Amino acid sequence: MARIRDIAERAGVSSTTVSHVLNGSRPVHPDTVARVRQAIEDLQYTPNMLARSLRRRQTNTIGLLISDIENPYFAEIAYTVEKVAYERGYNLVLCNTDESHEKEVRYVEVLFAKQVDGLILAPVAGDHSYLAPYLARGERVVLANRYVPDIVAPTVIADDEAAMYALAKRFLEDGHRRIGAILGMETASTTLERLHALRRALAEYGLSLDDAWQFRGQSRQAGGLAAAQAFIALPPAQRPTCVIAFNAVMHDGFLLGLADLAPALLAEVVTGASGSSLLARLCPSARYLVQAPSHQIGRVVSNLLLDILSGVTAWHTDCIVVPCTLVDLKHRPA
Amino acid sequence: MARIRDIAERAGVSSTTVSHVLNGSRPVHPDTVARVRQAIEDLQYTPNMLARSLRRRQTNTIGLLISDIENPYFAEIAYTVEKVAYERGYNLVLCNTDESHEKEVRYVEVLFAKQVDGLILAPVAGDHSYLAPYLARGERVVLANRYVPDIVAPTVIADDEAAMYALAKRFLEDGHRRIGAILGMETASTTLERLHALRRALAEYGLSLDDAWQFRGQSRQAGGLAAAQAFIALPPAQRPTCVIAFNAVMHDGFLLGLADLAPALLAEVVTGASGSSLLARLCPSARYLVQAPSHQIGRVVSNLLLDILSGVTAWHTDCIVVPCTLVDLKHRPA
DNA sequence: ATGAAAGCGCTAACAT
DNA sequence: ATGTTAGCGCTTTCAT
Repeated sequence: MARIRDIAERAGVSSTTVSHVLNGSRPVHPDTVARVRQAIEDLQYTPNMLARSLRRRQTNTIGLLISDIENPYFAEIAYTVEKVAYERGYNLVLCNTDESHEKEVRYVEVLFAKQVDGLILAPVAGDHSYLAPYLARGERVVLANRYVPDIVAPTVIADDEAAMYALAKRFLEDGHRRIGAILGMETASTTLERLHALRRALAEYGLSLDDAWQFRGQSRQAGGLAAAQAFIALPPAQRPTCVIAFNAVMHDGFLLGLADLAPALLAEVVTGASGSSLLARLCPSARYLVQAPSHQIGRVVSNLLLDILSGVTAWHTDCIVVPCTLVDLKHRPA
Repeated sequence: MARIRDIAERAGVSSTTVSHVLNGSRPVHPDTVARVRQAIEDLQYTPNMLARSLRRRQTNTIGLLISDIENPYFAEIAYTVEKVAYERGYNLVLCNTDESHEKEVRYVEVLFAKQVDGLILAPVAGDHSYLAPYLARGERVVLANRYVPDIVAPTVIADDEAAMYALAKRFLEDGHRRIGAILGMETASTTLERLHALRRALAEYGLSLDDAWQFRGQSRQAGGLAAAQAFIALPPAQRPTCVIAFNAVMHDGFLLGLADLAPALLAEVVTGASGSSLLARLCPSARYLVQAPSHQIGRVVSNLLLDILSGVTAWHTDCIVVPCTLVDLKHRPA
């Protein structure tokens, strides 16, 4: 592989000049430029970005940590982040944390060891104080998707609270009085907020959330399946008339479980969920969808990080909230 | 940020020794090791992988180029590749080529400039001779998903040909004689192979593929929508009784279009498609699915690359073919 | 068991 | 307009 020095020799100039031609970082005589370009052409020179990054202390690479790229919600975030990064001259290291705290910690360490310029982190549930030393030494981390109380970094989240409130309100207006809920991980801020919103809406109607109507489990399809079993196990007269799933994957699992174990109930129970529209389409019987603004979150969070890196935006610890959309799936074309 | 030299000073040894402690690359006196570890602890030392990589000429980073991470098929490949990479100590740079040849070329250049150890490339349609110089200078590239005739590199693809043949055969056995096809990009090897398979199956029944039953368009949802319009525009008596979409995204578009423009036809026309099972679930009326082995492809292709990088496997130019599965969606539980 | 020193390929003061 | 030189932080021969 040709080095800058090889180009310099061939063009009869110093490495400095070649470097400046490469970067346009100072005026160079046109004839010299031509000779250097020719040499670059001849030797098929490609700059070694590793050396450049070591020297410049900048890699033009950012990390993205999400729990599961197979979840359309995260795939949509990753798509947008990659797109913005590309447009702004950055590369993206993709890290699947798999909802494992250990993996997240390990990845953050590796990424900063590799000198990424910054990180977009959709945090898993659990303690995040391990991030403090990184922030203290000036590393750039922006949080997405979940608010983390034990750390101060800029955050971009969806307005789950408002959306869940609107969904519960809608069910109440539709005449439902027995609202069930499929909860995700109870340590996640999103779960708690949604639960709070649900209770708030119920309270306005003088109702409270029945314990038997709270289905708890993992935030995965299996959690939804378990909820379906618990639902069916209830005496018919005591079942909720509608069910809200706190995420679309569990919602999918719930309806799959119902279809499998008690298909007749599918037509009876009305459901709503939060997630990407692709996932909602998997569930033809779903009535409402709280559409998560995945693309907006991806766009906002990546621009935020890159703006901070470029100095356009000062470091801050604001929490940016992007609204969700409550979609009535039965009032849309096809 | 603490450097190796800082550790060396604090521990009263040379940088050499610290390096060897870090890498276990030669015996070091236990007491010395202890002092070094203590210093590392005290100073919160993290190695600079950039410097290490520059020196070792190895980054433990690979690139993955796919056309669209939002397509569940590619998301599944990315998931597996990332998982394998993580387990084997590599990081993954995710690149969305967006089916743009220009973007692909640009990405390959950037990735090798950043000194990735190797590349997994799901090539877009078009000429790939631009890869030759990279291969000539010893860069590692493995191809996924599509066979590229104009380049010699190890390749992992699905057995589309056989799967499409089996699907066509099944339709014929089911009694269908008028089979329509929704084609993707006609320059892609996958499209041509599938077309060939379809013709082969038809020929066995003394049939040929009617021109009016070939719907051509982009390999996206819009292509499927266009196919739906063309389908409806045919005189009812001249419509195919079943339709094969060459990928699941077009298949989805086709059924969406039908549902929108002529819902009654949905029940009439039988469809089959190739793609991920998630996408198939979007189309409840679909009959057959050629399930693409995305996870296997991801696993095989990433292990292949990493085996080549580690010297376990010698460089070769074999084409590894992974079988698809023909799934009868009506004979499965729920 | 340990260290000195060269160098990976590039950039950027500081000259001239 | 161009060149000299000193690193960026690490690894690794070659010595001792």
